[in-house]
This record gives sequence, structure tokens and C-alpha cells, in this order.
Amino acid sequence: MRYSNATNYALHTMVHLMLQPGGSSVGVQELAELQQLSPTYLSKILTKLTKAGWIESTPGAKGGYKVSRTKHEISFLDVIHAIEGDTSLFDCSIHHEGCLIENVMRQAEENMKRELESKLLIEIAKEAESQQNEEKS
Amino acid sequence: MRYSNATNYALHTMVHLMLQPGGSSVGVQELAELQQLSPTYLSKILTKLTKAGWIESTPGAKGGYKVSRTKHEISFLDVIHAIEGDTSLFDCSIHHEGCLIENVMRQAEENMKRELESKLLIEIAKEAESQQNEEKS
DNA sequence: ATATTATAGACATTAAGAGTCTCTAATATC
DNA sequence: GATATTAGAGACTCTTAATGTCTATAATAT
Ligand code: SF4
Ligand code: SF4
Repeated sequence: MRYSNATNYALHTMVHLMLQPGGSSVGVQELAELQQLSPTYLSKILTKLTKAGWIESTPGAKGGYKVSRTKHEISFLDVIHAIEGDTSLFDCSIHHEGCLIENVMRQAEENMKRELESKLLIEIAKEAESQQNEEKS
Repeated sequence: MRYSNATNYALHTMVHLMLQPGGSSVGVQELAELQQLSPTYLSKILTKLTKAGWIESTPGAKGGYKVSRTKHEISFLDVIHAIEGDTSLFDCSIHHEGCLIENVMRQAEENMKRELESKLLIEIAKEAESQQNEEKS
């Protein structure tokens, strides 16, 4: 019971793109090298993010990926949702009416999601940026 | 990203055992029929619960499983933990010091676990019992 | 002693995640 | 317009974990 590696890659890439000066595009080649994984695999992940609207892609020379204009509103949950889909952690196929067990599990999951929804990627990006600046000085 | 079926089976079995009058033992055969799965498979799951201390087993004729004496203190999280292990939902193998992403994920997971820890199985069992009584009357 | 029941472990099957490879489509540059 | 560059799509393989089966062993009641 773990979040997939793909989610991890997606989160890292998002933060990295947010740190690009002027919101310039970065190719999948470069992004893949940073995380030491194959470009084609990362490409699949980024396509999901593109379809979800969290990044924008432009093919061709000088193309690549850049974070979308909703940059300041993208939460952790948004990214996770784009990669993992909207499946529930606990999924009993039967669904008895008024199921007590399911209620508890759903409630707990909600608590987690609320937290993930309230945390914006931009906050992390900014913190990471200021950490880097501290190291330089 | 789902909890395993095994966890579901475990939760159901726990509630069922809590509803046994006088805390009498029930064989895996009967428990398996209730959930329509093979006795040997359920057996593996119940062994985990036994080792975790949430149920007690007695081999031999008239043996079976019964809920442990800590009956009134067993939480959802206890059972889940016994089956799923204590792995974290988000597990980056690198663990950079002071990692910001990991912090957020851990925090969110904590929120879920707190809820699962606060919910006791006995509450569900009692609710289920009173629901059954209502139906009878 | 015998029947009954849990436990252990080897084994097979299935499903999902992770990753590769190749071909196509779109774009910039010359 | 030709060419280089880049994303997207899809078939494919590999790996891992969950799921489940089978058989043999150990413990207990009668
Ligand atoms: S009681 Fe709830 S969790 Fe259990 S089988 Fe019914 S719907 Fe599923
Ligand atoms: S920043 Fe955090 S999540 Fe990312 S690689 Fe480092 S430890 Fe892992």
C-alpha cells in the first residue's frame, strides 16, 4: 500500500518546473536526467499532468514542458489525483447500504485528502528556492 | 493505491468475532464461508491478527478464533497495521535531509492514521448489533 | 487413538506498476 | 519547404506484490 513512484516523479517535476525563471520550457530529456530515469517513461507521466491541465507542453524544437497558468493554485492532491486516478483507498465491491466500515475508512481518507488539498506546490517551491539561496550566501 | 482485500477481510472478521455471544470461538471454516473465500487463505490473514495479539487461536477440536481480551481497545488502525505492515504511503528511497515533499505527505498520512486510531472496532460492532435488533423488531 | 482445527511453507496465478522501444505528429529554424 | 527537435501514442516486456491453492505438520478435545 504505497503511492506509486510515478507520483513521486510527478511531484518533483512540478516543483522543478515552478522554479524555472520566467516560466520557460524544459525538455523531458533534461527532466529525466535530474531524476535519473528514462525520458520515455517520464514522458508518460508528464502527459498525464498535461491532460490534467497542470502543465503545458509544446512539441518541436525549443519545446518542452512548463507549468500552467494556474501555477499558484495547484495542490499536492491535484498532482496525486492526476497520476493515481480517483480510486478510493478502501474499496469494498459490495457497498452494503449504510456500511459502517466503509464510513470509517472514507472519513479517514478524507482527512488525508483535505490536508493534501490545502498544501500548494508553490509553497514548497518557494521554500526550496529560499533554502538554495541560503546555501549560496 | 488501495488497501488490500486482506485488510477488508480482517476487519469483517474482527467485527464478526466481537459479536459472538460469550466470546466463544469460531472456526476458520465458518468465517470463510461468511465472506465466501477459501479457508486456507483466510487462515493466513487470521494468523497475522493472532500474532499481532488482536485475536486468540486454539487448535484442535472445538477450537477456532476468538477476539482477544483487549477487545474494547482495538482500533481500525491496529488491524490495518497488522495486515499491511507499517510501511508509509509515500516512501522516497532517498530521504534528503529536511525534505519538504516528504513532510507534507507524512503529515497528511498522519491525519488519516489519527482518525483510524480513534475509531474502535467495538463501536462498529455495537452499532451493527443494534441495527440487527432493529430489523428483528 | 482419532478426529478436528490452527500453522507453516512451498507453489501457482493474477494484476498492477515500472520501464523500454518504435512510430507518429507538431513545431522551430534555416 | 526540408530538417532537426521534441511531445504523444501504443505495443510490448519485466518485475513485484497481492491473491490464492495445496500439502504436510503440530496442537487439542473427546
Ligand atoms: S459491510 Fe461494508 S465493507 Fe463489509 S461487505 Fe458490506 S459494504 Fe463491504
Ligand atoms: S526531495 Fe524528498 S522526496 Fe525528493 S528525492 Fe529528496 S528526499 Fe526524496
